[in-house]
Amino acid sequence: MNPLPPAQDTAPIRVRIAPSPTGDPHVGTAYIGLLNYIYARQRSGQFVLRIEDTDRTRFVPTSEQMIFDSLRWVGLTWDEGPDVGGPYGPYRQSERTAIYREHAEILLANGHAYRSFETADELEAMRRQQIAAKVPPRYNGAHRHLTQAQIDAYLAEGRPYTVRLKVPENQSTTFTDELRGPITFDHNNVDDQVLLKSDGFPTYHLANVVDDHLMRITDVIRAEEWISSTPKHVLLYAAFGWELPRFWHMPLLRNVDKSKISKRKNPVSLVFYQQSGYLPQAMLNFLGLLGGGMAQPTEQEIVSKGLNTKEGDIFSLGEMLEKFDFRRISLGGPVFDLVKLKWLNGEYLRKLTPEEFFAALRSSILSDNYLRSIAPLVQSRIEILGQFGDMTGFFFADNVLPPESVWLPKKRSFEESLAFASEQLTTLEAASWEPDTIESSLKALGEAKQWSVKENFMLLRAVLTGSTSSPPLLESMIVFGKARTLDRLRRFLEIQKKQANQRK
RNA sequence: GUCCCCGUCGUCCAGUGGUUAGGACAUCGCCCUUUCACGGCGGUAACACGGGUUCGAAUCCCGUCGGGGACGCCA
Repeated sequence: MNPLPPAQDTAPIRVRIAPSPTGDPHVGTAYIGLLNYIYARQRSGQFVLRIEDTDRTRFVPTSEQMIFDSLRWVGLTWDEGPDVGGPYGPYRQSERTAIYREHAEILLANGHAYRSFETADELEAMRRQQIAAKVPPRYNGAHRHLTQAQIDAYLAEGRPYTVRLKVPENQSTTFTDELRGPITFDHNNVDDQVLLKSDGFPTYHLANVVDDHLMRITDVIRAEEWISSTPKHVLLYAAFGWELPRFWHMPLLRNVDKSKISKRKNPVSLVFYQQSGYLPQAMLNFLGLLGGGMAQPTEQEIVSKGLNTKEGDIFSLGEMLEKFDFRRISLGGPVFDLVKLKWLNGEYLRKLTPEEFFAALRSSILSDNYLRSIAPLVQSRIEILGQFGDMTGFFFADNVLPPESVWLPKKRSFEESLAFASEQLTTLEAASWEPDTIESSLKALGEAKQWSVKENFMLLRAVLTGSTSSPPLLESMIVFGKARTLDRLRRFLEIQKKQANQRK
Protein backbone atom coordinates (compact mmCIF):
# COMPACT_ATOMS: atom_id res chain seq x y z
CA MET A 1 0.00 0.00 0.00
CA ASN A 2 1.35 3.37 -0.92
CA PRO A 3 1.18 6.09 1.67
CA LEU A 4 -0.53 9.33 0.80
CA PRO A 5 1.73 12.20 -0.10
CA PRO A 6 3.29 14.04 2.83
CA ALA A 7 1.75 17.08 4.42
CA GLN A 8 1.80 20.23 2.36
CA ASP A 9 5.08 22.05 2.65
CA THR A 10 3.09 25.22 3.07
CA ALA A 11 1.24 24.10 6.18
CA PRO A 12 2.35 26.01 9.27
CA ILE A 13 4.81 23.87 11.18
CA ARG A 14 3.39 22.20 14.25
CA VAL A 15 5.23 19.65 16.37
CA ARG A 16 4.57 18.02 19.68
CA ILE A 17 5.94 15.94 22.48
CA ALA A 18 3.65 13.47 24.11
CA PRO A 19 4.99 12.25 27.43
CA SER A 20 3.17 9.69 29.48
CA PRO A 21 2.59 10.47 33.17
CA THR A 22 3.82 7.17 34.52
CA GLY A 23 6.56 8.35 36.85
CA ASP A 24 9.37 10.85 37.03
CA PRO A 25 9.96 13.04 33.99
CA HIS A 26 12.64 11.44 31.84
CA VAL A 27 15.80 12.90 30.29
CA GLY A 28 14.67 11.33 27.03
CA THR A 29 11.55 13.48 27.15
CA ALA A 30 13.69 16.58 27.63
CA TYR A 31 15.90 15.48 24.74
CA ILE A 32 13.05 14.94 22.31
CA GLY A 33 11.37 18.02 23.73
CA LEU A 34 14.42 20.15 23.02
CA LEU A 35 14.61 18.87 19.46
CA ASN A 36 10.95 19.58 18.84
CA TYR A 37 11.26 22.99 20.44
CA ILE A 38 14.21 23.93 18.24
CA TYR A 39 12.49 22.61 15.14
CA ALA A 40 9.38 24.68 15.82
CA ARG A 41 11.18 27.88 16.80
CA GLN A 42 13.45 27.75 13.79
CA ARG A 43 10.42 27.60 11.52
CA SER A 44 8.11 29.98 13.34
CA GLY A 45 6.00 27.00 14.20
CA GLN A 46 4.04 25.86 17.21
CA PHE A 47 5.23 23.45 19.86
CA VAL A 48 2.52 21.42 21.55
CA LEU A 49 2.68 19.44 24.77
CA ARG A 50 0.20 16.59 24.93
CA ILE A 51 -0.24 14.25 27.86
CA GLU A 52 -0.69 10.62 26.85
CA ASP A 53 -2.44 9.20 29.88
CA THR A 54 -4.42 6.39 28.30
CA ASP A 55 -2.92 3.64 30.42
CA ARG A 56 -4.61 3.96 33.75
CA THR A 57 -2.73 0.97 35.17
CA ARG A 58 0.52 2.87 35.00
CA PHE A 59 -0.90 6.32 35.72
CA VAL A 60 0.86 8.27 38.46
CA PRO A 61 -1.19 11.29 39.60
CA THR A 62 1.80 13.44 40.60
CA SER A 63 3.63 12.77 37.38
CA GLU A 64 1.97 15.29 35.11
CA GLN A 65 2.86 18.29 37.23
CA MET A 66 6.42 17.02 37.58
CA ILE A 67 6.65 16.82 33.78
CA PHE A 68 5.54 20.44 33.44
CA ASP A 69 7.92 21.58 36.17
CA SER A 70 10.92 19.69 34.88
CA LEU A 71 10.52 20.76 31.28
CA ARG A 72 10.16 24.37 32.40
CA TRP A 73 13.18 23.88 34.62
CA VAL A 74 15.41 23.01 31.67
CA GLY A 75 14.03 26.02 29.89
CA LEU A 76 11.49 24.68 27.46
CA THR A 77 8.13 26.34 26.93
CA TRP A 78 5.20 25.18 24.86
CA ASP A 79 2.57 27.08 22.94
CA GLU A 80 -0.27 24.68 23.64
CA GLY A 81 -0.79 22.12 26.36
CA PRO A 82 -3.01 21.02 29.23
CA ASP A 83 -1.76 23.78 31.48
CA VAL A 84 -1.69 26.61 28.94
CA GLY A 85 -4.65 25.70 26.78
CA GLY A 86 -4.86 26.21 23.03
CA PRO A 87 -7.26 25.89 20.13
CA TYR A 88 -6.93 22.13 19.60
CA GLY A 89 -7.57 20.89 23.13
CA PRO A 90 -8.14 19.14 25.32
CA TYR A 91 -4.47 18.19 25.45
CA ARG A 92 -4.90 15.33 27.88
CA GLN A 93 -5.84 12.12 26.12
CA SER A 94 -7.98 10.86 28.98
CA GLU A 95 -10.27 13.79 28.22
CA ARG A 96 -10.61 12.81 24.59
CA THR A 97 -11.84 9.25 24.85
CA ALA A 98 -15.09 10.02 23.04
CA ILE A 99 -13.07 11.22 20.06
CA TYR A 100 -11.11 7.98 19.90
CA ARG A 101 -14.24 5.86 20.16
CA GLU A 102 -15.84 7.75 17.32
CA HIS A 103 -12.78 7.19 15.22
CA ALA A 104 -12.66 3.51 16.07
CA GLU A 105 -16.27 3.32 14.88
CA ILE A 106 -15.28 4.91 11.59
CA LEU A 107 -12.67 2.23 11.01
CA LEU A 108 -15.08 -0.52 12.02
CA ALA A 109 -17.58 0.87 9.54
CA ASN A 110 -15.17 1.24 6.64
CA GLY A 111 -13.64 -2.18 7.11
CA HIS A 112 -10.20 -1.12 8.27
CA ALA A 113 -10.71 -2.52 11.75
CA TYR A 114 -12.52 -5.37 13.44
CA ARG A 115 -13.61 -6.51 16.87
CA SER A 116 -11.53 -9.09 18.65
CA PHE A 117 -13.07 -10.91 21.62
CA GLU A 118 -10.14 -12.81 23.09
CA THR A 119 -9.22 -12.15 26.69
CA ALA A 120 -5.87 -10.74 27.68
CA ASP A 121 -5.03 -14.09 29.29
CA GLU A 122 -5.75 -16.00 26.11
CA LEU A 123 -3.56 -13.68 24.12
CA GLU A 124 -0.78 -13.95 26.66
CA ALA A 125 -0.91 -17.74 26.52
CA MET A 126 -0.73 -17.62 22.75
CA ARG A 127 2.24 -15.27 22.85
CA ARG A 128 4.09 -17.56 25.21
CA GLN A 129 3.55 -20.56 22.99
CA GLN A 130 4.85 -18.66 20.02
CA ILE A 131 7.94 -17.52 21.85
CA ALA A 132 8.54 -21.06 23.08
CA ALA A 133 8.18 -22.30 19.51
CA LYS A 134 10.63 -19.59 18.44
CA VAL A 135 8.25 -17.98 16.02
CA PRO A 136 7.62 -14.24 16.07
CA PRO A 137 4.88 -13.50 18.58
CA ARG A 138 1.92 -12.24 16.60
CA TYR A 139 -1.84 -12.15 16.86
CA ASN A 140 -3.17 -15.11 14.90
CA GLY A 141 -6.01 -13.16 13.35
CA ALA A 142 -8.61 -15.59 14.63
CA HIS A 143 -11.35 -13.01 14.96
CA ARG A 144 -10.55 -11.19 11.80
CA HIS A 145 -13.17 -13.02 9.82
CA LEU A 146 -15.87 -13.59 12.39
CA THR A 147 -19.30 -13.77 10.79
CA GLN A 148 -21.80 -11.06 11.60
CA ALA A 149 -23.85 -13.68 13.46
CA GLN A 150 -20.91 -14.57 15.69
CA ILE A 151 -20.13 -10.95 16.36
CA ASP A 152 -23.75 -10.24 17.25
CA ALA A 153 -23.83 -13.24 19.54
CA TYR A 154 -20.68 -12.11 21.40
CA LEU A 155 -22.01 -8.59 21.68
CA ALA A 156 -25.34 -9.87 22.98
CA GLU A 157 -23.43 -11.84 25.60
CA GLY A 158 -21.84 -8.57 26.64
CA ARG A 159 -18.43 -10.01 25.99
CA PRO A 160 -15.68 -7.38 26.21
CA TYR A 161 -13.74 -6.77 23.02
CA THR A 162 -10.91 -4.79 21.55
CA VAL A 163 -10.83 -3.10 18.19
CA ARG A 164 -7.95 -4.15 16.00
CA LEU A 165 -6.44 -2.66 12.88
CA LYS A 166 -7.04 -4.86 9.84
CA VAL A 167 -3.62 -4.79 8.23
CA PRO A 168 -3.98 -5.67 4.53
CA GLU A 169 -2.45 -9.04 3.71
CA ASN A 170 0.26 -9.66 1.15
CA GLN A 171 1.28 -6.06 0.91
CA SER A 172 3.90 -3.79 2.34
CA THR A 173 4.07 -0.26 3.62
CA THR A 174 6.80 2.19 2.80
CA PHE A 175 7.25 5.51 4.49
CA THR A 176 9.95 8.13 4.42
CA ASP A 177 12.02 8.78 7.46
CA GLU A 178 13.41 12.28 6.93
CA LEU A 179 16.82 11.25 8.23
CA ARG A 180 17.03 7.72 6.86
CA GLY A 181 15.08 7.76 3.63
CA PRO A 182 12.47 5.20 2.64
CA ILE A 183 11.80 2.34 5.04
CA THR A 184 9.66 -0.62 4.01
CA PHE A 185 7.84 -3.14 6.15
CA ASP A 186 6.25 -6.24 4.75
CA HIS A 187 2.79 -6.65 6.25
CA ASN A 188 3.77 -10.12 7.42
CA ASN A 189 5.71 -8.22 10.02
CA VAL A 190 2.99 -5.76 10.95
CA ASP A 191 0.61 -7.08 13.58
CA ASP A 192 -3.12 -6.37 13.75
CA GLN A 193 -2.57 -3.78 16.43
CA VAL A 194 -5.17 -3.26 19.14
CA LEU A 195 -6.49 0.28 18.68
CA LEU A 196 -9.17 0.39 21.33
CA LYS A 197 -8.74 -1.56 24.54
CA SER A 198 -11.57 -3.41 26.19
CA ASP A 199 -11.77 -0.69 28.84
CA GLY A 200 -12.70 1.77 26.12
CA PHE A 201 -9.40 3.62 26.18
CA PRO A 202 -7.36 3.87 23.01
CA THR A 203 -3.85 2.50 22.66
CA TYR A 204 -1.00 4.83 21.82
CA HIS A 205 -1.27 4.06 18.14
CA LEU A 206 -4.85 5.17 17.65
CA ALA A 207 -4.74 8.13 20.03
CA ASN A 208 -1.48 9.32 18.62
CA VAL A 209 -2.56 9.31 15.01
CA VAL A 210 -5.97 10.79 15.70
CA ASP A 211 -4.53 13.55 17.87
CA ASP A 212 -1.66 14.34 15.56
CA HIS A 213 -4.14 14.78 12.76
CA LEU A 214 -6.72 16.76 14.71
CA MET A 215 -3.99 18.92 16.22
CA ARG A 216 -2.57 19.59 12.74
CA ILE A 217 0.83 18.18 13.55
CA THR A 218 3.07 18.46 10.48
CA ASP A 219 6.22 16.81 11.77
CA VAL A 220 6.43 13.86 14.08
CA ILE A 221 9.80 14.08 15.79
CA ARG A 222 10.18 11.18 18.15
CA ALA A 223 12.61 8.52 19.30
CA GLU A 224 13.90 5.76 17.07
CA GLU A 225 12.11 3.08 19.07
CA TRP A 226 8.97 4.06 17.16
CA ILE A 227 10.23 3.15 13.72
CA SER A 228 8.83 -0.33 13.78
CA SER A 229 5.36 0.85 14.69
CA THR A 230 5.31 3.62 12.10
CA PRO A 231 3.78 1.37 9.41
CA LYS A 232 0.78 0.92 11.67
CA HIS A 233 0.47 4.65 11.93
CA VAL A 234 0.84 5.12 8.19
CA LEU A 235 -1.86 2.52 7.65
CA LEU A 236 -4.10 4.38 10.07
CA TYR A 237 -3.64 7.70 8.27
CA ALA A 238 -4.52 5.92 5.05
CA ALA A 239 -7.55 4.23 6.59
CA PHE A 240 -8.87 7.61 7.67
CA GLY A 241 -7.92 9.19 4.36
CA TRP A 242 -5.63 11.68 6.06
CA GLU A 243 -2.44 13.34 4.93
CA LEU A 244 0.75 11.97 6.40
CA PRO A 245 3.00 14.10 8.58
CA ARG A 246 6.76 13.95 8.11
CA PHE A 247 8.52 11.45 10.34
CA TRP A 248 11.84 12.18 12.00
CA HIS A 249 13.17 9.41 14.20
CA MET A 250 15.86 10.56 16.56
CA PRO A 251 18.65 8.34 17.84
CA LEU A 252 17.99 6.74 21.18
CA LEU A 253 19.95 7.87 24.22
CA ARG A 254 22.10 5.02 25.55
CA ASN A 255 23.62 3.71 28.73
CA VAL A 256 27.38 3.32 28.85
CA ASP A 257 26.95 -0.26 27.63
CA LYS A 258 25.03 1.07 24.60
CA SER A 259 21.66 -0.35 25.61
CA LYS A 260 18.66 1.96 25.58
CA ILE A 261 18.99 4.39 28.46
CA SER A 262 17.42 3.02 31.62
CA LYS A 263 17.12 3.97 35.24
CA ARG A 264 18.93 0.86 36.37
CA LYS A 265 22.10 1.94 34.70
CA ASN A 266 21.83 5.70 34.63
CA PRO A 267 19.97 8.43 36.46
CA VAL A 268 17.14 9.31 34.07
CA SER A 269 14.87 11.45 36.19
CA LEU A 270 15.03 15.17 35.50
CA VAL A 271 14.05 15.65 39.13
CA PHE A 272 17.23 13.85 40.11
CA TYR A 273 19.38 16.22 38.10
CA GLN A 274 17.61 19.27 39.42
CA GLN A 275 17.87 18.16 43.03
CA SER A 276 21.46 17.03 42.66
CA GLY A 277 22.52 20.51 41.63
CA TYR A 278 22.88 20.39 37.87
CA LEU A 279 22.24 23.66 36.10
CA PRO A 280 19.45 23.60 33.55
CA GLN A 281 21.62 25.37 30.96
CA ALA A 282 24.24 22.67 31.33
CA MET A 283 21.66 19.93 30.91
CA LEU A 284 20.19 21.57 27.83
CA ASN A 285 23.64 22.19 26.38
CA PHE A 286 24.58 18.58 26.99
CA LEU A 287 21.43 17.26 25.34
CA GLY A 288 22.09 19.53 22.37
CA LEU A 289 25.50 17.94 22.02
CA LEU A 290 24.09 14.45 21.65
CA GLY A 291 23.26 13.24 18.18
CA GLY A 292 25.08 16.00 16.37
CA GLY A 293 22.99 18.75 14.93
CA MET A 294 25.23 21.53 16.12
CA ALA A 295 27.95 22.40 13.65
CA GLN A 296 31.30 22.78 15.28
CA PRO A 297 32.74 26.25 14.89
CA THR A 298 34.96 26.67 11.87
CA GLU A 299 38.62 27.59 12.29
CA GLN A 300 37.79 31.13 11.23
CA GLU A 301 35.17 31.40 13.95
CA ILE A 302 37.55 30.11 16.56
CA VAL A 303 40.11 32.69 15.49
CA SER A 304 37.75 35.61 14.93
CA LYS A 305 35.82 35.12 18.15
CA GLY A 306 38.88 34.16 20.12
CA LEU A 307 37.22 30.93 21.16
CA ASN A 308 38.94 28.34 23.23
CA THR A 309 38.67 25.09 21.28
CA LYS A 310 36.52 23.44 23.92
CA GLU A 311 34.00 26.22 23.60
CA GLY A 312 32.74 24.59 20.46
CA ASP A 313 30.96 22.26 22.85
CA ILE A 314 29.51 25.03 24.96
CA PHE A 315 26.45 26.80 23.66
CA SER A 316 23.16 28.27 24.80
CA LEU A 317 19.64 27.53 23.72
CA GLY A 318 19.76 30.73 21.65
CA GLU A 319 22.81 29.48 19.78
CA MET A 320 21.10 26.16 19.18
CA LEU A 321 18.14 27.96 17.65
CA GLU A 322 20.57 29.75 15.41
CA LYS A 323 22.79 26.90 14.34
CA PHE A 324 21.13 23.57 14.98
CA ASP A 325 20.64 21.69 11.74
CA PHE A 326 18.40 18.63 11.70
CA ARG A 327 20.04 17.33 8.54
CA ARG A 328 23.29 17.04 10.45
CA ILE A 329 21.94 14.63 13.03
CA SER A 330 23.98 11.47 13.20
CA LEU A 331 22.09 8.24 13.59
CA GLY A 332 24.26 6.28 15.98
CA GLY A 333 22.72 6.23 19.46
CA PRO A 334 24.72 8.55 21.71
CA VAL A 335 25.82 7.41 25.14
CA PHE A 336 24.48 9.66 27.87
CA ASP A 337 27.89 10.32 29.38
CA LEU A 338 27.52 11.59 32.92
CA VAL A 339 31.23 12.40 33.04
CA LYS A 340 30.93 14.91 30.25
CA LEU A 341 27.72 16.33 31.68
CA LYS A 342 29.50 16.96 34.96
CA TRP A 343 32.40 18.63 33.20
CA LEU A 344 29.98 20.87 31.32
CA ASN A 345 28.13 21.70 34.50
CA GLY A 346 31.44 22.60 36.11
CA GLU A 347 32.25 24.90 33.22
CA TYR A 348 28.97 26.73 33.74
CA LEU A 349 29.44 26.90 37.48
CA ARG A 350 32.95 28.30 37.22
CA LYS A 351 31.80 30.96 34.81
CA LEU A 352 29.42 32.43 37.36
CA THR A 353 30.45 35.46 39.36
CA PRO A 354 31.06 34.68 43.03
CA GLU A 355 27.75 36.30 43.85
CA GLU A 356 25.91 34.26 41.23
CA PHE A 357 27.59 31.11 42.43
CA PHE A 358 26.49 31.81 45.98
CA ALA A 359 22.98 32.46 44.72
CA ALA A 360 23.03 29.16 42.85
CA LEU A 361 23.94 27.31 46.02
CA ARG A 362 21.29 29.10 48.03
CA SER A 363 18.57 28.40 45.54
CA SER A 364 19.28 24.70 45.22
CA ILE A 365 21.34 22.45 47.42
CA LEU A 366 21.48 24.97 50.30
CA SER A 367 18.03 26.43 49.94
CA ASP A 368 16.11 27.50 53.01
CA ASN A 369 13.48 24.94 52.24
CA TYR A 370 15.96 22.09 52.11
CA LEU A 371 17.77 23.15 55.27
CA ARG A 372 14.50 23.76 57.05
CA SER A 373 13.38 20.22 56.36
CA ILE A 374 16.70 18.74 57.45
CA ALA A 375 17.10 20.75 60.66
CA PRO A 376 14.39 19.02 62.72
CA LEU A 377 15.96 15.64 61.95
CA VAL A 378 19.14 16.52 63.83
CA GLN A 379 18.00 18.94 66.52
CA SER A 380 17.26 16.27 69.11
CA ARG A 381 20.67 14.64 68.77
CA ILE A 382 22.95 17.61 68.20
CA GLU A 383 25.19 19.15 70.88
CA ILE A 384 26.89 21.93 69.04
CA LEU A 385 25.87 23.39 65.70
CA GLY A 386 29.22 22.44 64.29
CA GLN A 387 28.11 18.81 64.25
CA PHE A 388 25.49 19.59 61.65
CA GLY A 389 27.86 18.77 58.82
CA ASP A 390 28.92 15.49 60.38
CA MET A 391 25.35 14.40 60.83
CA THR A 392 23.93 15.45 57.50
CA GLY A 393 26.73 15.01 55.00
CA PHE A 394 24.86 12.41 53.01
CA PHE A 395 22.14 14.97 52.20
CA PHE A 396 24.70 16.99 50.28
CA ALA A 397 26.88 14.30 48.83
CA ASP A 398 26.97 13.25 45.21
CA ASN A 399 28.33 9.85 46.05
CA VAL A 400 27.95 7.67 49.09
CA LEU A 401 29.84 4.40 48.96
CA PRO A 402 29.85 2.56 52.28
CA PRO A 403 32.44 -0.19 52.67
CA GLU A 404 31.28 -3.73 53.11
CA SER A 405 32.09 -3.56 56.82
CA VAL A 406 29.37 -0.93 57.15
CA TRP A 407 26.55 -2.20 54.98
CA LEU A 408 26.86 -5.99 55.07
CA PRO A 409 24.82 -7.43 57.96
CA LYS A 410 26.88 -9.73 60.17
CA LYS A 411 24.64 -12.76 59.76
CA ARG A 412 24.01 -12.37 56.06
CA SER A 413 25.95 -13.32 53.00
CA PHE A 414 26.98 -10.84 50.35
CA GLU A 415 24.67 -12.40 47.77
CA GLU A 416 21.56 -12.55 49.91
CA SER A 417 22.11 -9.01 51.13
CA LEU A 418 22.40 -7.67 47.60
CA ALA A 419 19.35 -9.63 46.57
CA PHE A 420 17.46 -8.14 49.48
CA ALA A 421 18.64 -4.61 48.72
CA SER A 422 17.42 -5.17 45.20
CA GLU A 423 14.01 -6.13 46.59
CA GLN A 424 14.05 -3.02 48.71
CA LEU A 425 14.60 -0.99 45.58
CA THR A 426 11.66 -2.59 43.82
CA THR A 427 9.52 -2.01 46.89
CA LEU A 428 10.52 1.62 47.16
CA GLU A 429 9.97 2.24 43.46
CA ALA A 430 6.38 1.19 43.89
CA ALA A 431 5.80 3.05 47.14
CA SER A 432 4.24 6.47 47.36
CA TRP A 433 6.73 8.74 49.08
CA GLU A 434 5.36 9.06 52.60
CA PRO A 435 6.90 7.66 55.79
CA ASP A 436 3.97 5.40 56.57
CA THR A 437 3.75 3.75 53.19
CA ILE A 438 7.48 3.36 52.93
CA GLU A 439 7.66 1.83 56.38
CA SER A 440 4.80 -0.59 55.94
CA SER A 441 5.87 -1.78 52.49
CA LEU A 442 9.43 -2.26 53.67
CA LYS A 443 8.25 -4.18 56.72
CA ALA A 444 6.04 -6.37 54.57
CA LEU A 445 9.03 -7.15 52.40
CA GLY A 446 11.13 -7.98 55.45
CA GLU A 447 8.51 -10.37 56.75
CA ALA A 448 8.16 -12.09 53.41
CA LYS A 449 11.92 -12.54 53.10
CA GLN A 450 12.60 -13.22 56.78
CA TRP A 451 14.70 -10.18 57.39
CA SER A 452 14.32 -8.60 60.81
CA VAL A 453 13.20 -4.99 60.97
CA LYS A 454 16.59 -4.08 62.31
CA GLU A 455 18.54 -5.78 59.53
CA ASN A 456 16.13 -4.48 56.98
CA PHE A 457 16.36 -0.83 57.91
CA MET A 458 20.01 -0.92 58.83
CA LEU A 459 20.99 -2.15 55.40
CA LEU A 460 19.05 0.65 53.79
CA ARG A 461 20.43 3.20 56.20
CA ALA A 462 23.98 2.14 55.47
CA VAL A 463 23.48 2.27 51.73
CA LEU A 464 21.77 5.65 51.73
CA THR A 465 23.73 7.46 54.41
CA GLY A 466 27.01 5.57 54.32
CA SER A 467 26.83 4.97 58.03
CA THR A 468 25.08 2.83 60.61
CA SER A 469 24.09 5.87 62.61
CA SER A 470 22.09 8.65 61.05
CA PRO A 471 19.07 10.89 61.47
CA PRO A 472 15.75 9.03 61.29
CA LEU A 473 15.83 6.98 58.11
CA LEU A 474 12.31 7.36 56.78
CA GLU A 475 12.17 11.10 57.36
CA SER A 476 15.59 11.47 55.82
CA MET A 477 14.45 9.60 52.74
CA ILE A 478 11.46 11.89 52.43
CA VAL A 479 13.63 14.98 52.62
CA PHE A 480 16.31 13.57 50.32
CA GLY A 481 13.62 12.82 47.78
CA LYS A 482 12.49 9.75 45.92
CA ALA A 483 14.53 10.39 42.79
CA ARG A 484 17.84 10.72 44.60
CA THR A 485 17.11 7.98 47.13
CA LEU A 486 16.29 5.45 44.47
CA ASP A 487 19.23 6.46 42.36
CA ARG A 488 21.61 6.09 45.28
CA LEU A 489 20.29 2.59 45.88
CA ARG A 490 20.58 1.72 42.20
CA ARG A 491 24.14 2.98 41.97
CA PHE A 492 25.04 0.98 45.04
CA LEU A 493 23.61 -2.18 43.53
CA GLU A 494 25.32 -1.65 40.20
CA ILE A 495 28.67 -1.03 41.79
CA GLN A 496 28.40 -4.06 44.06
CA LYS A 497 27.38 -6.27 41.17
CA LYS A 498 30.25 -5.03 39.08
CA GLN A 499 32.74 -5.68 41.86
CA ALA A 500 31.26 -9.10 42.49
CA ASN A 501 31.68 -9.97 38.83
CA GLN A 502 35.26 -8.81 38.83
CA ARG A 503 36.00 -11.06 41.76
CA LYS A 504 34.79 -14.09 39.87
C1' G B 1 13.85 -16.29 16.58
C1' U B 2 11.63 -12.49 12.89
C1' C B 3 11.72 -7.56 11.08
C1' C B 4 13.87 -2.69 11.17
C1' C B 5 17.81 0.85 12.24
C1' C B 6 22.89 1.88 13.03
C1' G B 7 28.67 1.20 12.69
C1' U B 8 35.27 7.20 12.75
C1' C B 9 39.72 7.38 19.14
C1' G B 10 37.04 4.46 25.68
C1' U B 11 32.82 8.51 25.09
C1' C B 12 30.46 12.80 22.25
C1' C B 13 31.04 15.09 17.65
C1' A B 14 34.12 16.97 12.62
C1' G B 15 35.20 14.80 8.09
C1' U B 16 30.57 13.51 2.37
C1' G B 17 36.48 10.58 -3.44
C1' G B 18 42.80 12.98 -2.75
C1' U B 19 43.59 15.32 5.08
C1' U B 20 50.16 13.98 8.62
C1' A B 21 41.91 11.55 9.75
C1' G B 22 40.43 17.21 13.39
C1' G B 23 38.17 18.99 18.21
C1' A B 24 35.91 18.11 23.11
C1' C B 25 35.35 14.73 27.53
C1' A B 26 38.07 10.89 29.79
C1' U B 27 43.12 9.06 30.35
C1' C B 28 48.68 9.73 30.73
C1' G B 29 52.91 13.20 31.25
C1' C B 30 54.92 18.11 32.10
C1' C B 31 54.19 23.27 33.88
C1' C B 32 51.64 26.41 37.49
C1' U B 33 50.80 25.53 42.77
C1' U B 34 51.72 24.54 50.40
C1' U B 35 47.39 20.43 48.89
C1' C B 36 43.28 19.37 45.71
C1' A B 37 41.05 21.53 41.87
C1' C B 38 41.15 25.32 38.04
C1' G B 39 44.36 26.92 34.11
C1' G B 40 48.45 26.11 30.36
C1' C B 41 51.40 22.71 27.26
C1' G B 42 52.15 17.93 25.24
C1' G B 43 51.18 12.50 24.52
C1' U B 44 48.40 7.71 23.90
C1' A B 45 44.13 6.58 21.19
C1' A B 46 39.64 5.42 15.79
C1' C B 47 37.80 4.88 10.07
C1' A B 48 34.61 -3.23 12.41
C1' C B 49 36.09 -6.88 8.51
C1' G B 50 36.08 -8.73 3.36
C1' G B 51 35.02 -7.88 -1.56
C1' G B 52 34.08 -4.54 -5.42
C1' U B 53 33.67 0.75 -8.24
C1' U B 54 37.76 4.31 -9.06
C1' C B 55 44.08 6.71 -11.01
C1' G B 56 42.62 7.30 -5.78
C1' A B 57 38.34 5.48 -0.81
C1' A B 58 36.62 6.77 6.28
C1' U B 59 33.62 8.88 2.32
C1' C B 60 29.94 5.11 -3.22
C1' C B 61 27.95 -0.35 -3.83
C1' C B 62 27.55 -5.55 -1.97
C1' G B 63 28.40 -9.16 1.74
C1' U B 64 29.96 -10.57 6.67
C1' C B 65 30.42 -9.37 11.60
C1' G B 66 29.10 -6.32 15.63
C1' G B 67 25.70 -3.07 18.40
C1' G B 68 20.77 -1.37 19.18
C1' G B 69 15.44 -1.17 18.75
C1' A B 70 10.62 -3.35 17.95
C1' C B 71 7.73 -7.66 18.17
C1' G B 72 1.93 -5.87 24.82
C1' C B 73 -5.54 -4.61 25.69
C1' C B 74 2.74 0.02 27.73
C1' A B 75 3.97 4.34 25.82
